[in-house]
Amino acid sequence: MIQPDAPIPVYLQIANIVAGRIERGELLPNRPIPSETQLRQEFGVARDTARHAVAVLRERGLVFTVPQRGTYVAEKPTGRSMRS
Amino acid sequence: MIQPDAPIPVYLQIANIVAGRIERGELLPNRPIPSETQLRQEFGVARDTARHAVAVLRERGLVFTVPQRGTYVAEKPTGRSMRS
DNA sequence: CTGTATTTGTTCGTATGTATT
DNA sequence: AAATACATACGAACAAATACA
Repeated sequence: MIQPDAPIPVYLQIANIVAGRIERGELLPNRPIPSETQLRQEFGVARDTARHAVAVLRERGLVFTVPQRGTYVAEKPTGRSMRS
Repeated sequence: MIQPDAPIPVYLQIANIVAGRIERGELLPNRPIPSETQLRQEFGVARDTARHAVAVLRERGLVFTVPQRGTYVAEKPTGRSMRS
């Protein structure tokens, strides 16, 4: 699933995979996404890389993190004002 | 006793020290090894490092952990069937 | 029965060092 | 030099189960 030697960095690959799960509704709003440890185990990467992936999702506004609690799926940006 | 800047990681140094105590019979089967807190105090390390050391001992089959109870010295692998 | 302390389990935050590309 | 990735190590917070006074 993950291509270590890839043209696109591992942390981005993971971020995209998780983003896909969110978009498909496999991960629901205000529900936790896999912890850093779980991401490490699932994708066989270092914590650093898992964290980086989560950071990307946060920057995209897809998730929010509660320190010492976990990272959760953000509420969907309500469809308002798509055009100007 | 512990060499922080060492060629061999602190968690391994601690694991080896405790392993030595087990092998020398200073820690007996089905008796608890020092708790994470005690390891932290004795070696002046973070809980993370103490836990990592215990995890190594567990992987080596030297100890087993009972959640919310402690970690105990494993029974010696009975000497039977050493040869074929 | 009721707290309090102990112990392991789990989470995220942060920093450093190393190696590779 | 910069980005990526891994390993190590410390910190902080909370949960849950157990043990005990």
